[in-house]
Amino acid sequence: MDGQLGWGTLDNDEWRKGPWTAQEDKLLTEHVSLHGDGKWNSVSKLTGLRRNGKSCRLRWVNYLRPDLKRGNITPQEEIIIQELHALWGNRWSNIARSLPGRTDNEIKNYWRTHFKKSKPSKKVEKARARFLIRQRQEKQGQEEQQHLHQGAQQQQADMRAAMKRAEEAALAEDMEEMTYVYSVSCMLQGGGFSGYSSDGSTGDGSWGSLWNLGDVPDRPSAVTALHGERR
DNA sequence: AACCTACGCAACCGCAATCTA
DNA sequence: CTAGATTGCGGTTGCGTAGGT
Repeated sequence: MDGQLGWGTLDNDEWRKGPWTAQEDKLLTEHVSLHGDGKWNSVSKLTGLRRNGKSCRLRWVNYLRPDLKRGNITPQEEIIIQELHALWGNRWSNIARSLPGRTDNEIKNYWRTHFKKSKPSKKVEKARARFLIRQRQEKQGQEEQQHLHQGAQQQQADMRAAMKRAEEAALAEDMEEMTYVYSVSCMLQGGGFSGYSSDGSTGDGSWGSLWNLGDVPDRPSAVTALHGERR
């Protein structure tokens, strides 16, 4: 990777490379708290940190950011990763935007270690199967707890309303993108997810249920996730 | 106990997109 | 408008470590 440079050394431009020290982390964190993120190339000038802008940005985004979620990828997050990867392919930054607290690097690494070996068709089928199993389990749980069921219905209604608002905003913003989103939505409602709404749990077959899986944090809407900027 | 292998993670690189003078 | 600088993204690599033999 670094050729003969190895880790923790200086390259020809006198930039430090390799693992970050606690001291460097502290300098970068202080810099960002004072000046905000961005302007990464000015970090070395202002802090004396011998790291180039790219290295600083990467360290902040992937490790130092305060809103990062530590710990293992949850089964819910795993499902979302699989579904979104089936839709978008290796658009890691897009997928990461749909998983608050997770970085594109983290998701990329997770994908490589967990799913890379399986064939695409199999992995999508697997994701669907798990999703449907979970749907069924959730429905059973809801039948046992009627009051919770009502709450979930309300939540889904809220989600649909939020999605509608987001759709309208997105439409005004970017018609082309919305066409794409709509086609994806149709795909999922139709052949793509044959059992998606078969039990009536999501009457409109929307993305709402996907974001309703337990501890998945609130999202503005699934459309927001789908509407992530494309390069 | 020593060695091997696979996995998880952090960090680098090259390239493309975007910004700015 | 354009060229150079900066930022962001995806692919890849290397290290540390846990688990198996």
